[in-house]
Amino acid sequence: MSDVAGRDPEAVSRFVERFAAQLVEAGLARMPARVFAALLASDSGALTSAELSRQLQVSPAGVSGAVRYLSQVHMLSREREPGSRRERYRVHSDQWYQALTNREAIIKRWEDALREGVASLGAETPAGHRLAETLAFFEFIEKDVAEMMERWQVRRAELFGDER
Amino acid sequence: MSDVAGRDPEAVSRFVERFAAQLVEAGLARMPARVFAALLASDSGALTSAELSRQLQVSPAGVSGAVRYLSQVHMLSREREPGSRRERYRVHSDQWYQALTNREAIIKRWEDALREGVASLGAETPAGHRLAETLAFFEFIEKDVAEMMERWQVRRAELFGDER
DNA sequence: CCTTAACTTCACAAATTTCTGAAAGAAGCG
DNA sequence: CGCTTCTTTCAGAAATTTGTGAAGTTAAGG
Repeated sequence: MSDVAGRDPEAVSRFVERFAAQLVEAGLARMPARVFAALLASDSGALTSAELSRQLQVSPAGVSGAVRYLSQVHMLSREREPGSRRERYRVHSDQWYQALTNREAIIKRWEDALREGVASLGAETPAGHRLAETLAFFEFIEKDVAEMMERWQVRRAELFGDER
Repeated sequence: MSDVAGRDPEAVSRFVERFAAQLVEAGLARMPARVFAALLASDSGALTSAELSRQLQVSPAGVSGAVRYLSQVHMLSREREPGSRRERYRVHSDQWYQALTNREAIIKRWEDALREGVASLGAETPAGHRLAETLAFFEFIEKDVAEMMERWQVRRAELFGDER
């Protein structure tokens, strides 16, 4: 036990469900959204499968699936507690900001599809032009987002001190 | 007729389905994704309900639903052809770049949920700190994305000339 | 006004997704 | 090694989402 003591479980749950609902609206599946929100709202920033299962009223199987997905998209990392078969799932702020903006893999595939479209519809056609411009937009975004994240690191240090 | 003549419908369809698949993966519903992709790939940048229905092999009802959604999230605009009950649906590049980045409404609601979380979990708790930092991140993003779009306008003019 | 073309709404069938319980699979510990 | 604890996998039930046909609405054009 670690996290729950001394906190109002009602308040936690209210936040978790509300924030998860927003994530769902943005396209994340429900269970991963709830798991992620629960981690964000935990004091330690890490919870075990059992804790998640109890807090969210969900079967261990459900947690397992959600966690698998979230770690695939780098929104959490798994850690093994030394000398125990319990696993903890943790959010690293850095990591998840990256994941959020770092749609890099996705953007890359969009770009591929667009390049192919330009080629097959003809670069000189009106549609080809539109696709080419969209492609240029993505290429621009890709670069600029990376720079934005660097600016954020600076800003964060300003706001919260350099408590890396 | 306008768009299809002289183009390889196969090639168009291939692009539409591939690009739509990427949009789906990013969280858009299937039908809106296909409609949107078809518009992007059209020479005129605008299609009627009937054209979409035929090209995508989908009932008018399906098109109607997709179009309603897309116009709600500002990814297309509707225009009435003067003196006809036909309606055309159009992508404006500007508009859709905005829509893509302008998750503004979404971000705002995230921020609301986070602010509430900070308040109810306590700004001095570890969880409260984490939420506060996440909130700061979103506030930063929100501002910086707006600036990024301005930079894109400049870049676009460079690349394509000022063919507003 | 009446007809007809174009789009929308709605109830429902079909397909898909989500979550569970049960069983199997790892890994610490004696 | 075997026991125990924790996690994962998997088949299927339940819930949700998606797209359709049919009926309804709106507005142009006679």
